[in-house]
Amino acid sequence: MTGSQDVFFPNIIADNEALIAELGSEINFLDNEFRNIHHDILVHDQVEDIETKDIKLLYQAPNLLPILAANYLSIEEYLGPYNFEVCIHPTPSSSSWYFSSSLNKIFLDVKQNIPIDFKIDNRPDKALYIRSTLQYSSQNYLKEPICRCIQHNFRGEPTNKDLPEHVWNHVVRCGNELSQYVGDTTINQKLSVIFPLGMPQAGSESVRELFQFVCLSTCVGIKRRELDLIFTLEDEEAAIFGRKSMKVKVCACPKRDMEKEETKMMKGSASATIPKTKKRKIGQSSSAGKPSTQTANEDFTLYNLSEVIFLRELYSFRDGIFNFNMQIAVANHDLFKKRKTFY
Amino acid sequence: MTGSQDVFFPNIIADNEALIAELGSEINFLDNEFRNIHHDILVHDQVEDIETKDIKLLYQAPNLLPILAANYLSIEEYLGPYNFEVCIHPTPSSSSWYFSSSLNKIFLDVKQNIPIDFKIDNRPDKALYIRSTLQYSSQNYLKEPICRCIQHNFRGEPTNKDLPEHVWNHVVRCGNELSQYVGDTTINQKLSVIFPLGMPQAGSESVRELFQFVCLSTCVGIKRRELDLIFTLEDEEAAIFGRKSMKVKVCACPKRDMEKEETKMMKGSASATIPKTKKRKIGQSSSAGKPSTQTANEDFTLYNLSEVIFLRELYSFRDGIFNFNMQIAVANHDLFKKRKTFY
DNA sequence: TAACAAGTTC
DNA sequence: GAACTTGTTA
Ligand SMILES: [Zn+2]
Ligand SMILES: [Zn+2]
Repeated sequence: MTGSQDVFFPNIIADNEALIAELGSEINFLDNEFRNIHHDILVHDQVEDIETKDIKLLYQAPNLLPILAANYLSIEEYLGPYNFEVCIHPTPSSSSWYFSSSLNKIFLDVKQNIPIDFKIDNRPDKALYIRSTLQYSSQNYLKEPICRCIQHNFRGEPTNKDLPEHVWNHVVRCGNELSQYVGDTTINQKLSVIFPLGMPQAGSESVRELFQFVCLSTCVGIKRRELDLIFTLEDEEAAIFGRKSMKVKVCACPKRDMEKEETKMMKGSASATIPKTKKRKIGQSSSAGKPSTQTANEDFTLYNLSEVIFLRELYSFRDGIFNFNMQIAVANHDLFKKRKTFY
Repeated sequence: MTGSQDVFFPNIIADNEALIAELGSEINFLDNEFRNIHHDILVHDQVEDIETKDIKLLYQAPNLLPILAANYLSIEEYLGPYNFEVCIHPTPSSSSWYFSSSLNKIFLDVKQNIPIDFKIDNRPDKALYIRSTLQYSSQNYLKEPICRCIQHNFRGEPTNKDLPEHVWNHVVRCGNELSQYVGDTTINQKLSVIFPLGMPQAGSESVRELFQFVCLSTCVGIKRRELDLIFTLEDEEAAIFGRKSMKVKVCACPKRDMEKEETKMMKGSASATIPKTKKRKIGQSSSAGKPSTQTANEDFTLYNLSEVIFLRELYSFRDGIFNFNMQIAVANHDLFKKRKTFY
């Protein structure tokens, strides 16, 4: 269960042609046409190791699922009534993902399967869902939807092969077959992927799902900005019953970059003017360096950190899942004034 | 005359609406629409230091100018009957371009004005033009047209502001007001910019033109591949009367990169198994390190190197100057199989 | 201009 | 995985 790349994902509601037809404006048409033309003149010979298949799924009315419309998401830990826990599987020796508990940050390779475990206690009768959303860490970009960069956002992109267009724009993908990709960046909604929380398999306490991140943190869309990955446990009304977040960096050398960041933080705090005595148990920081042998239970405790806050955030609904993929928000910030690569 | 950034360029035949209308297919329409939509949802606040203005020029029938359709261009030096010479102005102390004579390579900053001097003797009565074309150095990509990357190839791109769409796709721009941007990548033609060779100003032997390169060598289009910049002296029939080429790298730190490449070449040749005694006058290699004080004449001698070859290459003509900008040729090569950034 | 950051190559 | 390349930051 390391990082097997043979999972087909993401899997999409395939029956959304009707929806698209409804919403299908000229923009939709042009978008389609453009992509097709673009694709026709592209030569794509790079076969990705990710197999994406056109899996037909039962149709789930989008309004039965919570859809995000809030301006920004809390990143506060919230165990909630069901003791919601998220666990990153301990990193094997050589891996495409590394979690640093001292940084509360996951470093991962682009386009690779990342297994993440979810666990709740006292499961209620009603269906629960887990939403995964990316959000910029900086206050400056908090409200800016995160979507895929323009280079990765067209039909010819191998990772978009056989996928509905509304998925192309999503940076985070989930391998769960019932995943729905929601959010419309044209009306400033954030994108997120939602899947129903299944039952753990026999003998297991948690449910494992595979995730992929299909843009680098350095891509033209994200532009090296820091990211938070936020998992929320929700019901069909989009009420939130749990939350867990961590920082994310999607990069080419996750191990190197994690070690570098940890070293930097360690040094920075050690040589700081005021020796902050905060939560810096740097000794056991990276669960990566040496393949950890701690049990899954021990791993879970990593996340039972913060105080319990009970804020019921009720998101407004939206009944369309199609979104026009081409939006790119270029941040109005000095940071990007000097850059040569981004616009 | 260092690298003044206040030149308006490129200047374009503004009267090409008729042409575009003729050629304007659905593709054209979609292309336009897409770009506009794209632009509308983009927020562009990055004001470039390049001022591009909508300068109206007299219309020149495209078929009066030579248009490239050959598969690939020779990079052989050719002085020709008019003793065609090209001179890179000696680099000032701190500059955005550096020419290495030992490498025959110019290192330059993106989106900066690069002055290049052109000189001929025995000027004939007929009009002469200079064509500037980029071509991949590697045999593997020799026939692949070089165009701008997808990130830089849309209306919202600041460098495309107020410019006709057929120019967006060009990596090389010329400040000459009579410049024409030709070539259609959809039919596998290379892009080039052509300007009529003017008369030297009083007291000068050469004509100076400013050039800009508006994609980095590392952009998603060029993908770090080595480039040749080829200047050809041509008449209205596209017959070639002179040629000069040099390697080009468009990068963020031209000085650093030049010095690094020169050092590398020096070491490589010094420690090589067979100490090649080729043309490696490394002592005076970089005209950059210390601001050279050699005269313009001395500079010209740099380029009078190779044997004279008299190959009259007559290119076929094309009468349209509009091209659909969206073509990107992704090279079918192992080199790109492992990369994370490019498709 | 030097040090850093992060994708690529070997 | 180390070394290199190359855009970014200070
Ligand atoms: Zn991307
Ligand atoms: Zn570019």
